[in-house]
Amino acid sequence: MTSLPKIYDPQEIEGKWYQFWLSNNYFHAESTSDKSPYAIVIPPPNITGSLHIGHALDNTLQDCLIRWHRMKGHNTLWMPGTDHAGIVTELIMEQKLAEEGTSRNAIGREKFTERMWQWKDESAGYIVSQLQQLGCSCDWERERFTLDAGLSIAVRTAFVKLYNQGLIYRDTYMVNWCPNCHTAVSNLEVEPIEIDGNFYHIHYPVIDTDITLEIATTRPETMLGDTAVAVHPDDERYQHLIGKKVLLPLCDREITIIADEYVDTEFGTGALKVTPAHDVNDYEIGLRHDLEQRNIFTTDGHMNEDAGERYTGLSRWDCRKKVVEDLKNEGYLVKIVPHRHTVGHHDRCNTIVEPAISLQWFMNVRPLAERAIEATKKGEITFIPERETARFYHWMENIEPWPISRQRWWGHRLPIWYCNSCEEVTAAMDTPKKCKCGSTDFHQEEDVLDTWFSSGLWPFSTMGWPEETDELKTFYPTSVLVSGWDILFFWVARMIMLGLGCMDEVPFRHVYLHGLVADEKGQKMSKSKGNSIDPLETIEKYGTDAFRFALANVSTPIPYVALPEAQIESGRRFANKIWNAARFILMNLEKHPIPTTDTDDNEQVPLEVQWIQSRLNYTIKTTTDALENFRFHEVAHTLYAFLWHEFCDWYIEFAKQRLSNDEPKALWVAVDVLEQIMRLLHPLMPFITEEIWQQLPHGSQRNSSDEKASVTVAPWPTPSTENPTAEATMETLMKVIDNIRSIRGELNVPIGAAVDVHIQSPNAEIRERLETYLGHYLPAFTRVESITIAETLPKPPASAEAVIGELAIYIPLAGVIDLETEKTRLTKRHQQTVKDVAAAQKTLENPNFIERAPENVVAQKRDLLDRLLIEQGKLERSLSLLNTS
RNA sequence: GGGCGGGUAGCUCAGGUGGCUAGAGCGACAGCCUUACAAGCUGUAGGCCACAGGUUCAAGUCCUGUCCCGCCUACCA
Repeated sequence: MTSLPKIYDPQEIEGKWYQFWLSNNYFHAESTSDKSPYAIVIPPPNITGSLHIGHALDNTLQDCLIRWHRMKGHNTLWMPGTDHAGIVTELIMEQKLAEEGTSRNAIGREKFTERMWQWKDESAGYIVSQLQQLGCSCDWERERFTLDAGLSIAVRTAFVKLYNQGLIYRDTYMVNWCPNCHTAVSNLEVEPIEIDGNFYHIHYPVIDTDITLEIATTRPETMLGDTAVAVHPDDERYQHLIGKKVLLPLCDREITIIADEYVDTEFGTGALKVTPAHDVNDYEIGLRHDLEQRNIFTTDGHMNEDAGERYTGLSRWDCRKKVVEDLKNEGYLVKIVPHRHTVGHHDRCNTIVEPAISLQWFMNVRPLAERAIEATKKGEITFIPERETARFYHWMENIEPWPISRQRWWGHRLPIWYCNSCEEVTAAMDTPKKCKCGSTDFHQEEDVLDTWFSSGLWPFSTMGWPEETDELKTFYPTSVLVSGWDILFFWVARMIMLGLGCMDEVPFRHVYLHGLVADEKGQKMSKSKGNSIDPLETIEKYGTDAFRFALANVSTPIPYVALPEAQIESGRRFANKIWNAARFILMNLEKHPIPTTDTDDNEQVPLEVQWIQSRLNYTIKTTTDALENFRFHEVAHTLYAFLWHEFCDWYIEFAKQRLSNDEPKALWVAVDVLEQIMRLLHPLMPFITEEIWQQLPHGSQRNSSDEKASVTVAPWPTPSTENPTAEATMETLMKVIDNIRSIRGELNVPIGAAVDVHIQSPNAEIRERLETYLGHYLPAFTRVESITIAETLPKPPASAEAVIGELAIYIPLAGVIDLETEKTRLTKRHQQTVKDVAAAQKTLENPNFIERAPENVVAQKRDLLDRLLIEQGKLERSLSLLNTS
């Protein structure tokens, strides 16, 4: 007897098989191959620590696609790696340093970078081990890191190329400044968050008059940097004041009242204080009117000397308090009105960003964005789900210059050199030898590039670009990119633009954007909310396959998918079900081994075998189709339903009966079907399928030795023809069995009691089928004493009845049957039938329906009505019999 | 302010191009340790498909409007 444990224990086998796959090199892709290529580059996880639930989903789906294509015989590459993730990683390191009582400035750039590399080495290894626990079949020999030497060359090459094309330039402009991180950030990195603030109404006295101009602001402290007040040129209230000056309270400065169309007369007081150095709109107004840009902040969000002596050194928030207090004391404050408004926060540290004028490096992405739009319109890239295409276009069409320099240390330093003797700026791969002016003295730009710049090159930098490598020739453009929709702009869009800019070709053919994992309340899971599921804990508790199955199972194409714990439990139960189906088959196989020589195949193939093979074909077709369309939930659902509710619930029960009749062929068919299911399930549940695959017999005539070695490299099943006749016949048989069970259940027939079954049917073919098979099948499902099948049959006294079209089932239950219960049961059935009849009649009585609906639809409806009418008549007769007895 | 997604069983969700009597998982209730599985088996209950119109022979599905929920975007101080 095989000593398979009754309960599937994932811990026992997962590590073993992963090592087995690695040692057989199954995950390795060839640089050149006759096979058609299939490639995915992993969205490189940040080296900030552990994988979260989003990674688990993202990588499960990728692995699913990768394993599927590997089985389809493609030269399959899953390129793994990690991202240096500039600002976040630095922030965490700074925290560590603070705990050690030091800081990045104290230890200096060189030491700091050293520490970062140390951390990277530990962290990347940890991430790899987690991906491996998830079962990810990446080509680990090719693992990359965005700061690798090779990728650094790619970054410099791309930068220099784009610089020489004039797309990268240096400029002074207003950017989002994070006073906490001391760096400029792009618009995407700024999260607008609604906060409860105030509208501060302030009097600005108009010079040489006794009137005052009332302005309203949410940021009173910025008045210290005001260099004008603006009103709308058509605003009758203020027209006469245009050109006059006001005295800026607290500052002892005079500023001019200007007219600008930007001002909204309806909003606030219709008079707008203008702070060109600290507000984007004011900046634009300032340029139009040639206003002074008066900077009053330090880079860390404090007030500088230009804010005035009494405020210098205060934080932004302390200064606001003091300004308001002073305004009040000096009689300038009119009122404070609560006002809810959105304020930009840096998404990495949650600090309120400060619009600031700053000298930065920018990339003019518009030309590349236009190419990206064009390429997408031509169908070179498709987005799944399709709605993402619109989001993509909208963003691309309204794209703004991308500030790419960051005042940080961890990342790619811009390959820009400044001559120390003249003004010359050079972009080059390395330090220039000699400047135009003859000097050999240069210094490199201190800033590093936005992390997303190097991530944007990922699909080709990982394959050795700018070298013309075999990998690039074979795998670029890659097949699909899998990611969450939340980084469509951050990353996906930039990869497309940079791919076009550097490779002249899009980086991937399909973009599959899956949903984000949410809890039961629809809240996105995140560590900070405390509602996240830890992948490793989950794997430990439920097993990887159960977890992966659950993730796929909830992956419907909606923006937020809920992953209740019950789903993962369901996955575990499913794994256990698979395990036990295999266990049953393997245990019985010891008693009935598959003969080495082919047995005589002339005999008739039993109905249940025709049926399960037909259903298997349907399953293969549906699963393949679902995978082709990235419908992972359908993959999961299809396989679950087939294995559990067709194979286990019915076929194995049939097979048990066959076995007890000493007909082992049914078991051997079960082996074949199970083997096919293992293939179909493998992309989703790699471990359990491998474990079972290894235990299943693979007779010499069944598979080649390669395929036998591992399900990882077994061919993906191809569907043959379906068998609708067998399916229809089996359906009738199953209905008969269901109805018998239902009668027994509803009338509380004791489990042990064997019953006589009388079946009456005018259809000779059905009778023949029932006679052939029911005797075989029925005992597998219920205790039965005798089966009588006839064309006409009187209803036995005190019997329960079920009606399936023109077929009737009677079960005599004298002594057991409670007439009232039976009456209730039949009445309920009758009522339902009457309702259905009425609905069908209504449709058929409509002449337009007969006229305009397709023939087959009309025919179907007629059949339905006929069947229902027969059932109704039978039920009515039985009910009247019950009433008179 | 614009745009997108969602509202179907107690809960989480399926229901490509309209057409079998609207489904699944979980949960609930009742009964079973039937020698693969109690992480199991069997049976039962539970739905005005958000609301109001419209198109159509036919609407959960398409159109219009309304109401909720969520999200993405936007320079109203």
